[in-house]
Amino acid sequence: MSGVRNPGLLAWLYMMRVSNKIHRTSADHLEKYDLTAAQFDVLAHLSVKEGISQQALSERLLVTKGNVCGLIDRMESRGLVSRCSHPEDRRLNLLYLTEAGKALAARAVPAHEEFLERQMQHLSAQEQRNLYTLLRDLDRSLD
Amino acid sequence: MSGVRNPGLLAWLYMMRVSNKIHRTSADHLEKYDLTAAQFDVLAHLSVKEGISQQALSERLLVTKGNVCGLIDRMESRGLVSRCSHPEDRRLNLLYLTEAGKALAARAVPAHEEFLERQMQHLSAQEQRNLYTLLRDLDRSLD
DNA sequence: TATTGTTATACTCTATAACTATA
DNA sequence: TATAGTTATAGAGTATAACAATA
Repeated sequence: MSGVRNPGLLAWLYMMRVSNKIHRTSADHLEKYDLTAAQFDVLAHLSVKEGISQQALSERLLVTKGNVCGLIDRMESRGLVSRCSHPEDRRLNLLYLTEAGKALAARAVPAHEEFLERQMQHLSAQEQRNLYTLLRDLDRSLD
Repeated sequence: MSGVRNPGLLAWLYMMRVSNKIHRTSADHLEKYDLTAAQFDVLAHLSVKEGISQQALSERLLVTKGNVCGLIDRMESRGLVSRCSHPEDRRLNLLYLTEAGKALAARAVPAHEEFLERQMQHLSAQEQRNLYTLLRDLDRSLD
């Protein structure tokens, strides 16, 4: 009576299905702002905390510094992000949003966060909290 | 006292973190079998149900038929999968595992499923069941 | 006409590894 | 020596759209 035998595997399979589905609809939604999911993540991170290094950003985004370099290249060439040498350690590039980047973030970040919350609102508020708690605990244990 | 205000958004962010982390370790694990995650999914699907069309597989994997075509090209050239024309509707390619494909599936699928279950076993059995139920319900509501 | 699969194109993301500049 | 960033390379996945064969 305790349910299925391999709930972990099933949880993983459904996690893949849900994240794939939301990824696709997210990509459609972000097209309005001419952003990819990875670029949105950069914008969302920098709008919370500017002035971090590329290395620090790569650790937050869980990708390599080489990828961040290319990502920032594309966003810098579009005038959304700027690199500034750290005054005391010139190996570091500190990342800032330009005015255009801030303006885009002000439009795109709240709108896309609302979009994401709408996807999750098929679950009740209590279910969303339970899901959040389970995934947060799982995330912490995966380090 | 009901907890955070935007549990849906937080649940989504942690779902991304967890699935990214497990994806990366999965990719490492699948290297033993010289498989990518997408190729593993094909193998796992066909080892449960052979003889489906490329179109049907693309719907199960949630990708376009063009992608399935390239994916099957690579797996066919490695001798893992074969295409057979449907006898009554020659537009359809029915997909089958070759003997080599079956042998690889017999090794890789159980091993990788165990690997995935180990990742989830940081949660208790009851938590895994809760997580599975929440994600299954969310998946169904996203159609 | 509609459907299945193929092909061509293009872009993003990803990893790896060698390289430069700086500390 | 060690660290941050850059560059080059390679590969996978994705989408789109035009095309051929078949129904």
